[in-house]
Amino acid sequence: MKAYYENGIVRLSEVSDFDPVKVFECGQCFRWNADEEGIYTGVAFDKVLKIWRDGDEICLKATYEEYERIWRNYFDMDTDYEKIRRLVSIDEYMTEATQFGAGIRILRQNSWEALCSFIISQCNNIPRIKGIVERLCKGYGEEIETQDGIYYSFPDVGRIAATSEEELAPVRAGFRAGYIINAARAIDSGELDLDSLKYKTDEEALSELKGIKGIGDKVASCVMLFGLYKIDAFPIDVWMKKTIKEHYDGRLSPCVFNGYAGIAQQYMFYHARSFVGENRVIVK
DNA sequence: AAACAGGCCTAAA
DNA sequence: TTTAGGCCTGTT
Repeated sequence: MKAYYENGIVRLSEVSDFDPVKVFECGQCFRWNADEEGIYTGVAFDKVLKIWRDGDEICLKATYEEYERIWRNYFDMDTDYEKIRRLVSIDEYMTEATQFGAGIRILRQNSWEALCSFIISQCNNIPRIKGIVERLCKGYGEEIETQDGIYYSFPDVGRIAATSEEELAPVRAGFRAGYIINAARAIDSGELDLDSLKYKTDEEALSELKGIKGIGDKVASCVMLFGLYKIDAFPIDVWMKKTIKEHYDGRLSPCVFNGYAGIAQQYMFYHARSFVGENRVIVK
């Protein structure tokens, strides 16, 4: 891959495995949206970015310094997904799923944002999850001014820890509001040190996360995979259950993916959600 | 109208 | 250890 800067745009050429549509629509994040021309705008780490595909190149509206400081890491540019696809293609089905999902990358998202977002995701659909997250950011995040309007950063833990369920009502998070505030307070008080979990084993991280009321197996696994870049974490939701039943007779040990179970899961999930029966469905 | 949605918690077998 | 019912809210 090569990266070069030109007229306010960082261009990545000769990139393998980077399809913005798949990266943003594969279910790992909730703050990226495309316009009519396929240009995605999103906010991460207090920065607004526009990103799109131009022929064989990926274009980021950012300075080269910002690319090096934030986006190179955020988009996991130093990981070889071609190699990982090969490693997790353990059978015919996985070969198909990885081919279909080629272009997916696991974003290295902020751990608190991931935790909060996946608490919100429980028993919810994507449009509504996105709506709740945006209202949360608008109500409690910091303004970020850009040429085409005002965006909002994801709120600090402390700001959410200091609010109440009543005050949070306009966000319309429903029964998840209590969980969000409770988690924020646990982190803010130091009871749960999210970033220290990066250096702990998957078992320890999982059990510490599950110690927080409102976080079960599925949300904890998502936090590990998407917020702590623990790429062996294996979230199982209804879609994954269905696929495992269909292709592995209901039983599948994550071990078969040799440390890459989380990424394997993402290919399976994306494939499962894109097809229902024989029919290709629109995923939005 | 009633069921359901990318879980979790609690109570009860 | 597994299972049922309830939970906010919005959409079909």
